[in-house]
Amino acid sequence: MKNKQATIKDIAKAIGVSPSTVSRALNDHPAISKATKEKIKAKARELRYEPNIVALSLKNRSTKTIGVVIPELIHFFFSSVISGIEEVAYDNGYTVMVCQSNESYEKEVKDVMALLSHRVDGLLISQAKEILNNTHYKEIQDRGVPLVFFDRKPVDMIAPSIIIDDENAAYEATRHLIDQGRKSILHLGNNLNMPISINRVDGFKRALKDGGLVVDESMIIDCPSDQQGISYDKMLKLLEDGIKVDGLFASNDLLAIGAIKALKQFGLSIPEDVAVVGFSNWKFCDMVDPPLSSVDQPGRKMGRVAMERLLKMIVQDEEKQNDVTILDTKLMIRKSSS
Amino acid sequence: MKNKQATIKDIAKAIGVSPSTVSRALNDHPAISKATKEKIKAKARELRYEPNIVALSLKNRSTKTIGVVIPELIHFFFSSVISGIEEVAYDNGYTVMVCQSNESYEKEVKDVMALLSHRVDGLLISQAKEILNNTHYKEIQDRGVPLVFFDRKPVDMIAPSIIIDDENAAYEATRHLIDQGRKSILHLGNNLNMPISINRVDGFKRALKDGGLVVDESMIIDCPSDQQGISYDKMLKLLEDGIKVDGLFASNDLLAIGAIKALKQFGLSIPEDVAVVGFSNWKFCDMVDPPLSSVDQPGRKMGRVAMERLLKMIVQDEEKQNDVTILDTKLMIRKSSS
DNA sequence: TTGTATGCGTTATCAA
DNA sequence: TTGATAACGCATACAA
Repeated sequence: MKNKQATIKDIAKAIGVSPSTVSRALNDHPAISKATKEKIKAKARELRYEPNIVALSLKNRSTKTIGVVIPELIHFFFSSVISGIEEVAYDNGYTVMVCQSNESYEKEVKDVMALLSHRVDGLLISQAKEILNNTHYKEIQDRGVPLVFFDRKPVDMIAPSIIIDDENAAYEATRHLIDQGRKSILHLGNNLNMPISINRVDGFKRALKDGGLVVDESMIIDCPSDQQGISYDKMLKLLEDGIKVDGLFASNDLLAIGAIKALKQFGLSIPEDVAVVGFSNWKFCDMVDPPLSSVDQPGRKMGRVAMERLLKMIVQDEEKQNDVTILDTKLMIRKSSS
Repeated sequence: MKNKQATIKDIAKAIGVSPSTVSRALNDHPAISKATKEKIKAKARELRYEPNIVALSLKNRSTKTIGVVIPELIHFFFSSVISGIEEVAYDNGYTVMVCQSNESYEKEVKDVMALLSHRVDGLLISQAKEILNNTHYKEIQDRGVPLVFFDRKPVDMIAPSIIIDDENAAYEATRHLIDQGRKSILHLGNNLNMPISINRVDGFKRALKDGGLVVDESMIIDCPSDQQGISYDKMLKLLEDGIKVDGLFASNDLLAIGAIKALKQFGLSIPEDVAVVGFSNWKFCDMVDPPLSSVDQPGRKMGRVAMERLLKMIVQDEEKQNDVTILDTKLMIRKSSS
């Protein structure tokens, strides 16, 4: 089972013409007689010739491939982003190499170096939770490879980024709870040392202040992972400790659902006793009981916009920019909070 | 912002030595003096040299890249599979190119051709729902490129495949419902013209027969898409039409959850009035209310095994095989059915 | 209108 | 121990 992919030479030999003629014919070069062009194209079809992109890449110094590094693919949000990226990439003749950092700094660095070795034409990165430094990002830029961040961006890098306004999204979600008359609002955050988490906490606090409520740090809980019902456990513990709560803003939908389970188990009803808002608007939000209010995070769009921004950098060969594109979120109000 | 990636020539020039010497030094060739080797390696680090995999690929006729074609990335199951693939690929020095067919035959063909052009060392494919013919698969094999199918495999192709026993999984799920005393069991299938769906229907029917129940074709409902609460609508319609049902086996978790919503809305309780089992065991299964019984489908493992099988084909350069690896599913029994 | 030579970055082969 | 050369597949400047 050896590799038998036809090359331009095979066609040339088969017809008795030079490889360059074949190349020109296949690329519809004007200075080629119709007769030979036809003959060559026919033979190409016959031999099922497909251009070798590896050779083309070497010649053109462009692989028509872009590299993506994301924390974890199995998160609905990130797989939506990838879908968006792939869509735009495909429409523009690019293919996508996906790597997962698994939230590890070390893996992220290795992924970046591997993608650079593969000579991707550009990189799209969403930073891992574990952040040590930015040297690998600088490395990308030093090599003149276009780089765009999405969703999670490092604080001190000059590079375009596509994000949502986490502070504002959290503000609106919290504000909504306050508007429902809630006064003891809990926030379940996901890894509070991440910039986006910090922004969400900030928005949460600002809403409380604007609503005339006191900020109580003990009402801000860190759920470092969103696996295995951690929010369920934490919520249950809080309830057993006698916490008073009538509103809950969770940093992602899974955390919200875990907490709701604990609340119900404790005999509380949603939304009567506790109004709940999640984050990401997974598609099961309107299928759970009660349907979960959530901040819609436009994953697919983020992917599309990020890829488009990257393409612009690739074709325009522009100088380092620091523009930030902020995508709209939308609070989807469902029964869990109204 | 031009591409400034150092090459072997840059190092050679900087030190005043030939490119081949640099190549040998970097590859720890024995016949190279320690002195020059050190000098070259130092300079390589200084210039942040990274081998150009494109050039290597052309030379070695191997890209160390494998192509994956899946129906849709945003499905939890498929993103799990990709994770597994990526894991094994990474451990073996491979990178992964992911394409989505979006369940379209035409797109699948284009993806395959694009990946062949990229000269991937092998392909992992899960077939789109829309199936017209197998010529593009044959094409892959004709070119001598290793090919492995996972989850969804075409019926008449000689190629290794990694699948689950859909018939048996459905049998067990249905059998479990029967064991709970259920007698009017509904099956919500997802695209009943797909081979895996047919297998699940077969398992469903076999369980009914084994349990002494009559197979009623009107109790087998096709939900061609799992988006937008289609199962909710269909279930509601059935209930309004006065269907009698005390058990439900759904072909995926989202269908199950949509149906549960309709059942509840109709005043029925789960599992008292209707016992429900889903398929895939998404991580929110034990977070919904009531926790949803489901057939656990080992996505990550499927990805790992498929990639391992493909690697074996790549390195061993073996003849066309037709082996089938069947991964174990496990019925996760939760409150929704017991 | 077509052929020849060259180079993209790397390594294997042969020569020195 | 090191250097020159050729080759991987393709496109293109230059020659014919």
